[in-house]
Amino acid sequence: MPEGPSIVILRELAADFYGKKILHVEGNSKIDKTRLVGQYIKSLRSWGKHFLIEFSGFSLCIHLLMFGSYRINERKESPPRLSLQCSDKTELNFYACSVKYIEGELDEFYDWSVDVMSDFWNPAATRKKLRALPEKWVCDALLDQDIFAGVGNIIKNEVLFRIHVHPLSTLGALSSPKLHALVEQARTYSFEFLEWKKAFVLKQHWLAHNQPTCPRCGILFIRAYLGKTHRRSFYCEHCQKRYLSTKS
DNA sequence: CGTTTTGTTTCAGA
DNA sequence: GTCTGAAACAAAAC
Repeated sequence: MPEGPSIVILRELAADFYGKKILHVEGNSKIDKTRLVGQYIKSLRSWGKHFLIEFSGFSLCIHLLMFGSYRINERKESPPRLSLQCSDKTELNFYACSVKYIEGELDEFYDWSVDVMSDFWNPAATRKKLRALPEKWVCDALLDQDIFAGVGNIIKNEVLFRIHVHPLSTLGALSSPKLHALVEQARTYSFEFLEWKKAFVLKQHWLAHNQPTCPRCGILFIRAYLGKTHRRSFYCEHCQKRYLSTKS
């Protein structure tokens, strides 16, 4: 479930827990669970792939990693990492995820302008960060959570295909319009991902990710583990141009 | 049924 | 210090 739009769906599904009191806590997480008992949920938020449950003076940060899952008012067979049980038999259950406390105010801890799904997302600041890293590969930049919080491997592959850019292009070699398109599509595609995911039609809209051939020219996609991140990339050698700076 | 992977942290070693 | 790569985690889809 893990890219940013999927966490937005979780946040929306869990919105009813706003204001609820935690009555009982279970789970195999090593965090201090007694601390949560009696606390009221002040807000349910997200930043990139982080799902945040805010209490008075501290918050829970839940990251589903690669294989994490959740159930709301239902349980899986496997033991929960964390189960937050409220009144009227409502509960939030999380499995195979990372659970941490964040001390203090979330607004102090997070820069919301980095989150591609946020109302406070800031494309100009994003472009400025990209311009400061001319040697960075574009495939790594998209996966960098300090630049594009919430973007994951699927969004990476789809955005690069849409803007016709090879994953091993360097940021410094991209023209201003290409850099604009990169930043703009990171957000636009993420919101389309959100709508398609909600409608259970996400996979059928993939043009590059997990696809055998380029829908634009018909040749086989190259499939390789690229960048410092060594994440799976699908790209078309014909349609996606590799931009490299001329000085090297 | 074995392989693969929507992700991140940690740690050893250079 | 700082960078890199591998391991660890863990589960369902294909």
